[in-house]
Amino acid sequence: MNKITISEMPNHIGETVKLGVWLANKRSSGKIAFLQLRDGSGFVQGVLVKEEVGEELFTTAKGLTQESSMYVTGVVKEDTRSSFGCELAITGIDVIQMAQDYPITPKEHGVEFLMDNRHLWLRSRKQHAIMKVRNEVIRATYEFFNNNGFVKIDPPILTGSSPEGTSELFHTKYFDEDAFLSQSGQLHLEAAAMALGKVFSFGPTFRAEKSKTRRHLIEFWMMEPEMAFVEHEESLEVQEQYVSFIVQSVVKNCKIELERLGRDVSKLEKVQAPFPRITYDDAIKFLHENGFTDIEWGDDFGAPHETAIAQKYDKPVFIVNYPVGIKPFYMQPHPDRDDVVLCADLIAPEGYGEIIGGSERIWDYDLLKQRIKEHNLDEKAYAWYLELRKQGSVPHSGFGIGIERTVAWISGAEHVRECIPFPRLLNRLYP
RNA sequence: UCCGAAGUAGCUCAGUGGUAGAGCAACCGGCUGUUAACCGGUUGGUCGUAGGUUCGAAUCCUACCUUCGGAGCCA
Repeated sequence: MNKITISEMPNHIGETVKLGVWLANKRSSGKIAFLQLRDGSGFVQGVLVKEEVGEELFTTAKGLTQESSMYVTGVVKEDTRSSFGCELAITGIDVIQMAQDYPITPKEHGVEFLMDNRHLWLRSRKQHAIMKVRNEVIRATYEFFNNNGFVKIDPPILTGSSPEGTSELFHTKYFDEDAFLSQSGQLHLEAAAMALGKVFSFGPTFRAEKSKTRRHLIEFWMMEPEMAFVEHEESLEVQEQYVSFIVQSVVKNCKIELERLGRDVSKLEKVQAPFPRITYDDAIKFLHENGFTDIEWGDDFGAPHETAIAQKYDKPVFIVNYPVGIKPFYMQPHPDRDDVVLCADLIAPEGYGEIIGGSERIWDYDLLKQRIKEHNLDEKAYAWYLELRKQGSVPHSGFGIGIERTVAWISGAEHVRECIPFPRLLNRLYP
């Protein structure tokens, strides 16, 4: 007998098969029982009619508790009454373990309770779908960069200095030295780009900020490309092509998941390069024309400002050339004016906020040295970074994309905490 | 850190000074190609913690704890 997964069932119509499953839910009566089964690859309904399967098996089925594990055997039947297209006419059940008092019932629950039970919550249909979307974003990311001549580089997670001095870092000991958990691999990636041309990283990032919003995690995953001989505008083109690629990959490969999430796919289908660009100057002008009096040239945008700008478009929008004063030390000044830098934030539609931050990097030794001084950074810690500008320095650009924010946008999730398997939040390190 | 909201059964909530409630879950029974199934019954409580007011407090007051939403900061 074939041991298969639920996702393989449509290819085995009419066959007798064996599946390892959990019981997601059940409905039963004196005559017929419906078992909602899941195995990780999908969800399917198993059916037992008492007259056909006999008293003993029927009683076993009725006695199963939510999330009990078992091997089931049965005949795969095409059935249009099931949204999956087929069902399993069960002929045998071999219980592995009976679950007891599974806490997450089919009714509604609060966030705190669900987060305390995150290790079980992941089994639910919605969470399962979001994790599949996340996986597709990651898979498509590797495909895109591998197809475009990038080399995957893993920057260190334990570091001795910070790329952006302002943000708070997680502190730890490194034997007798101080060390910090990485909040960006960018500086090391710049070194790698000088060795390998085009590189990208994909890994965890840590921010000890006391942020408490639906867009923030303490530990999150970031993907950071860094490209030698690539100038700002060229970097924007890579960004829009990459984002279009991952969104269309999800649309193509996660149809069942997007439907289960109730996502409006037509909005995702519109996400095709090129994306609109608006300068910081024009964005400020636009905000002033639309009644925002709480922001002036030189201020950074708040969440309401970003949302207002994003609402003008049905695609993600680049806001380019921010004032030098609100951006990190390493960004290349605009060639025609010294008050703005060659950078861009990519704002996702539908109020999901900033998903990418990127820039062209300063490649001139003297200017970078001056900026390090201006920002009161420890010149010793940045000596190796500065030396890159002495040993065959070239124009180069890069960006960073927050995976959970991207997944939240694509899947339509309310909160980034549902877009990572085990979120680390303010006051949450369990489970 | 600041602003706002909330803590009552395993879960989701109602109860604004006078005997602690409902739905779901669990358990028992009934019934149906069911699909957050439905119907009847049973079990289930230190009302976040500490103190105060009162004949009497889940309810009013004070402090603290925890959580949620938002702001700032960022991806």
